[in-house]
Amino acid sequence: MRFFYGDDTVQFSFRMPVAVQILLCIAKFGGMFKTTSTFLASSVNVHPVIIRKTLGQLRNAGLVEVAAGVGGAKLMKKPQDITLQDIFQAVEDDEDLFHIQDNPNPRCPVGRNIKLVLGSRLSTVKEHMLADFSQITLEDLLADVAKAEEKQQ
Amino acid sequence: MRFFYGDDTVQFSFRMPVAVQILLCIAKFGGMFKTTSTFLASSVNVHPVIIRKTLGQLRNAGLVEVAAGVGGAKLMKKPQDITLQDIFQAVEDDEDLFHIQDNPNPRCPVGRNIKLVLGSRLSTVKEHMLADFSQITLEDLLADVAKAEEKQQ
DNA sequence: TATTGTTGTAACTATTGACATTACATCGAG
DNA sequence: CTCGATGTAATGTCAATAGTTACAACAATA
Repeated sequence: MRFFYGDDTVQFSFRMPVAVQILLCIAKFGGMFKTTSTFLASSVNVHPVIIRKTLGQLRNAGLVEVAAGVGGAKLMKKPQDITLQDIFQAVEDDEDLFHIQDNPNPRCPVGRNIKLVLGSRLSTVKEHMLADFSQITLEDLLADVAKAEEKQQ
Repeated sequence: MRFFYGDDTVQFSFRMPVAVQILLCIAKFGGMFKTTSTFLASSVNVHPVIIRKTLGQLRNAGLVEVAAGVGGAKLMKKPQDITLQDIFQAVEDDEDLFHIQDNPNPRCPVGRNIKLVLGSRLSTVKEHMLADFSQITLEDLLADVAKAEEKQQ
């Protein structure tokens, strides 16, 4: 039994940013280099095994293809056809956004219904968030990166 | 250094549902009972100390008043004037919704800019979420609970 | 004023989960 | 068959969570 209370905020979706960076690197460097887990790990600055695991999730979602023996990953869709929603759902278990206490007092009218009432409201909020995600494509992010690069020269 | 990768989803905002339940109980039972931390704890089914801590955050945000010696909490605003956004911001540190890796490779064009690019996109999504929250009031939730109660009789 | 029940916090512990790393079987091209 | 790469399991470390105990401060009231 857990109640998830504490002094620090716990954020959700810790893997999505890593997955985004992986996909951006494949899109940007796929032609120039062999995008192995070691190569990708050096951009994200994490252990290659973490890249492989995330890459496995992206592969299961049909976003990338990974060459088993020879190494290297490539996109299975065009950057404009990969959205943040695709990536989010690839790496996040599809659970509720918020964790509502599991065993409130069933004899309390509030406790008895909190999960139903709040859960329904919050799932609407989550749907909106996913809709936002679906409007952002990998191509958009590639363009953002290119624009940021220009300014740095 | 943490990279937040793993097999389970980590959700954010674990305290908000508890805070919501506390406020609902105060609103609903404030007239009938003395809403002490022990009373509230029996609805949420957590340790009274957890209630007191959350109650302290709600008090700091000006949402409730807690009687120090005598015990019991009461709302400082009308239920229609308390939104989920108020509650969210009372109990959550105002950090980014997503945790983007802290030290990507600065020599990689993607790594160098991922935080800027993705962070800006995601903060927009968070703003939308907060806007959603601001449309949901404690009164709405009280009505939802009352409606759920009816069906149970 | 002493009692009583409550709040506000500060410890402290147990436990969970995240992340890094190692290890190794498997794979595919040369 | 060799070599470099992937896939995945196992393990260790560490931070954060949640629960609990403890106790001082507080306000009503007997």
